[in-house]
Amino acid sequence: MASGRHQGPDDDAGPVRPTSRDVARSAGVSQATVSLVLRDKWHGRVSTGTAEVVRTAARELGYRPNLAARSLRLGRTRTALLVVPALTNEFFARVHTGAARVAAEHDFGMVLYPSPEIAAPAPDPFGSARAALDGVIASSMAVEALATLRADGLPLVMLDSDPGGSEATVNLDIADGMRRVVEHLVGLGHRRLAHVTAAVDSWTFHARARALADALADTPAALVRTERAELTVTGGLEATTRVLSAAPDATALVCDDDMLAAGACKAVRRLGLRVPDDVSVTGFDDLSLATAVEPELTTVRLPAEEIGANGMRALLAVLEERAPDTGVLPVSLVARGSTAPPGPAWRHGGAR
Amino acid sequence: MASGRHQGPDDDAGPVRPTSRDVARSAGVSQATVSLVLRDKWHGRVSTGTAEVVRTAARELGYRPNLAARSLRLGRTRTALLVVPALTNEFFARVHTGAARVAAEHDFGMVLYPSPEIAAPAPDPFGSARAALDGVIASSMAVEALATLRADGLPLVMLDSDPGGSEATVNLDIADGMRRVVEHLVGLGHRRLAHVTAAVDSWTFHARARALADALADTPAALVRTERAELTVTGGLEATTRVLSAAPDATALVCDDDMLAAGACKAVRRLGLRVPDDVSVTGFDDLSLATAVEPELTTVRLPAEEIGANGMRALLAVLEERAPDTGVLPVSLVARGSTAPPGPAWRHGGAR
DNA sequence: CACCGGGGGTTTTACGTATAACGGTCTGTG
DNA sequence: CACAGACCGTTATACGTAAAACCCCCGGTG
Repeated sequence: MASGRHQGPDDDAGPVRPTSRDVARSAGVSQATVSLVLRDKWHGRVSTGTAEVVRTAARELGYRPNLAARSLRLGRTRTALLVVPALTNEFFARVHTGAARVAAEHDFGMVLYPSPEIAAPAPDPFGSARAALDGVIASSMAVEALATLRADGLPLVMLDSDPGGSEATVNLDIADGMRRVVEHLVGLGHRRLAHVTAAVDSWTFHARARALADALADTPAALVRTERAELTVTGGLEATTRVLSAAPDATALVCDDDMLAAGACKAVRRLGLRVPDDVSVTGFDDLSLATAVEPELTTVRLPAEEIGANGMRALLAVLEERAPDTGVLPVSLVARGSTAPPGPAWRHGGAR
Repeated sequence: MASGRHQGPDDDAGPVRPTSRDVARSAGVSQATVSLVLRDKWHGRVSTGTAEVVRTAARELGYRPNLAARSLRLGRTRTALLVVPALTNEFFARVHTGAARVAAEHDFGMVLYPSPEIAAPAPDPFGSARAALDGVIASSMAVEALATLRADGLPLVMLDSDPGGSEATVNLDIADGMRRVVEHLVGLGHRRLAHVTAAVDSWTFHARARALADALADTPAALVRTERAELTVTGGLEATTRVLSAAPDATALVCDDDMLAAGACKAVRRLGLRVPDDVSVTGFDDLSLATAVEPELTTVRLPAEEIGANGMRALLAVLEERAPDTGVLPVSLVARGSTAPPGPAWRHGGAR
């Protein structure tokens, strides 16, 4: 005997969950039959009548399969890990939303690791969760932390970055976005741009810097200054203050992110100048913040939910040994009030 | 014979995970001993030397316990469900951060359900995840969706709301926050306030409305208008436009959320007025948005991470049959540029 | 009439872990 | 010297599911 149950004198009022065996007993069949019927694998092996009896019994008992037992049996957990820097960044919250939606559609679970602790890689950054995963979706981040996951043989899908060795990557057309920003500003007449870049060691920000340089190469405009900023509004404010003191002749500020752009606008005004009349400002990501500030930000809209959704789809494909769809997602420019032609002072070539 | 493995000709290069039995073989002991040693339950039952041998073997093989098997054995999953409206709302992203941190500290997993689908309750809102949970933490939301969880006997901790019947609640001192807002505004000289409330059927917003009314009762000021707004910047803008056309004599707008407040500021300016010179505006939550807009928002700072953390702590307490700590978390007023004494036009009692 | 095939199930086993129950081998003691 | 405990383990079992292997009965066929 010696039941494995740990409870003393029936201390919990909670109703004991029915098992497939309970359903079997109630339906007058064997447990195996219940398993077959409830997973729709019974065609030609169980009569229609019996199947119906089983389904009814399951419904009446409120049966739900025990996922732990199923996972143990199958060796798969139907759970994916999503690794993103921080959900308080709206972009990643939206990535999560997209991934979660697709996961739910496929009856997949999702565990989330916001990664402050990953920046300082612990011996085992992902704790015990590692053992219960089928795959990983990660945005650009500390690669060595991912190595411990890879060592477990977990399939990995990278979002908007490519450290090499991942099963699939889902990318945003960052280069195109930056090109559109440059075209927009140059088209308005700007010739001296400054770049406020995020001081985050992340693939996407490197890509933005490279794309900005590349895009400018074909134009009459030039990059007169670059400053690194902490990825917050305040960081943008401080970096922009440095930019405008080092390069007061810049007429447009290209910011790597909307938060930085919001900070840039504040800095500009603090110096007694106006946006966009004296200095134009562009953002990136099209966060809700972009339309909360005034003037509203000209920015690049990134399909955040879609990259999350596509990442999850790609992971599911890999797990089912299908070819993942690793297309590059298009982005678009959203022109709003923070950009305008350079101010009159500049039209006459004068100094401010 | 007849292995349960589903693989044909060894189709996966993935290294097979070592089990506790592999560790046992390698260490020259039984599987039971491995289990005892690795969970630190061996004192007085296994010699120090053997324990060390086991630990070494486990480390060398890279052993990690199979969580599915453990869950099956124990009947517990060490996984909690967090139900929040949407992570794109920074407040809930922060709640999540706090809860996730505490969960990680206790080797607990966390699954997340952003709940658009909960608003329209599906037959089984939580999908198959239900079966693999030890408990639930939920913010104020559609109560009938939670009922299906409760039917499974899952412990429930409510955040900043109390539908009754939950094992614990962790609350914010909303009333105190609103009282401070009123004191602040009345202290500045405001007498006619308007309320921009969120059109979301949520405990916290009802609480804010009630608290505003209560706080005003003791003062010479009055509520001249209330408008409901969709919980977005645009929603705040529209509602505020309605407020100011219906009650042009309001000198201060109390908004239920920083996003609404940001929209309110835009609406005020669109009417050719200034914040705070002509109209003061207050927010709620102290999102990062509050310092991104200009003027920066006077708002109520809510300890978002802490309520998440305390919620998780309370759930863990309930699961361990300890008494949960269900204190009310204090909030604070952050006075910034969006509030000031009423403009000169009002000081002389004139109409604008 | 012996035999086959197949429809409609059942029996059995394995997944990896935790733990109750059991069992040897010493050492010291009455 | 027999025997009680410590001490240090081992053996056996159960958790709930999936699925391979088996089994029985019945109608048709050579």
